[in-house]
Amino acid sequence: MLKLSKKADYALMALQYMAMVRSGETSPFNPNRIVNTKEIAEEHHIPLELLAKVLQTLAKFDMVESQNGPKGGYLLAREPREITIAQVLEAIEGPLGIADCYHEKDEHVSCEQIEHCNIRTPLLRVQESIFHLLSSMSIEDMMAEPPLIIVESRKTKGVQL
Amino acid sequence: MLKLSKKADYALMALQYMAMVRSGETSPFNPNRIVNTKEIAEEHHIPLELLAKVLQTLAKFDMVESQNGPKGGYLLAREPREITIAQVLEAIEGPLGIADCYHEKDEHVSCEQIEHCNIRTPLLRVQESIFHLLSSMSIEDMMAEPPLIIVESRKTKGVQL
DNA sequence: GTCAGTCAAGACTAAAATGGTCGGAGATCT
DNA sequence: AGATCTCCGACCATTTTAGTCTTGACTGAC
Repeated sequence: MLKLSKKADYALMALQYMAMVRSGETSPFNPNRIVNTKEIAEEHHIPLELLAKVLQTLAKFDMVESQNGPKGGYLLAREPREITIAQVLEAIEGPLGIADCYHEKDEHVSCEQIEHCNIRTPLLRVQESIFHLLSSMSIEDMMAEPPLIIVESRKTKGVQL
Repeated sequence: MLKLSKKADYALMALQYMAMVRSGETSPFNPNRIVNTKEIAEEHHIPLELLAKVLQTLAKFDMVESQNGPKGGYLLAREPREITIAQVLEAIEGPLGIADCYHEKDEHVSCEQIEHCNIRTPLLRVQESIFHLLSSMSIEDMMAEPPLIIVESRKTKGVQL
């Protein structure tokens, strides 16, 4: 429940990676270098073609800029600070809302329950809180995190260092 | 995105309704009366059989008590205040987490990306916030809400009164 | 100009989650 | 005991998601 889709995961990973590269964190002598789909896919062990589709979507939403040809690839289109998690999720998965009835395009498909729906108002508050939370975090907030190492000793479960 | 499943919706509606009935809000002379699946389904215009399954699950998680036979039905098993939204969602949809890797049962199915996963820690913070939010709201908080009426005038979209 | 490497776009398949259905087991009342 | 009303749990259909494959267009280097 509440689980992010794989595509959303991949989008966040890719953006975070591009932000790190851009900052010079990964290759100090070459900030702002362009990265291509293959590099990101291999780095994170995710299927190339799927990631490609995700990056395409991000490009369509002006979060990254694409460059064709050899030595081509993608580049962040904005400051990491200006790309919120909420924006990314909406780009990948469409408008986010806890229930459909909060963002109906056409008014005629409204759910049958609506007039007896007793949970609409309280859930709306929940949704607003979550949306606010996701809007307050950006790609920048995902950088410079100490990587979480998992120690796989014999029979202990993953231990967080 | 972040959308609740129908089953989760139905569960919350049913619990809220049962809480209202129990409080005497709907039938002042008969608080604590037992309600059956059919009544809830008709009241909210939701498919009977599906709701039945949802209530079944809630019974398994000790949120409602079931009673068989004629005049049977369901009853809240706890105070509305003691049933949090988080508990309901977890009962219906399994443990909630933004990504799978936060609640692995067996350590061997861990995702391939884990050792290069750069978004794990920040997302964990997001997840904790959401979980806290959902844990802080109970069925009681969903009662006594002024129902949200939708006015369907000719060409205006739904207007909130 | 050719060629290799890159993004763009779509159709297609496979697998999983979700929504919805059915026949039967248990309890109550007459 | 029988009829009836209820919950229970296995079952099927549909939708969504994840992933693959193919084709095409653009760019830069040789």
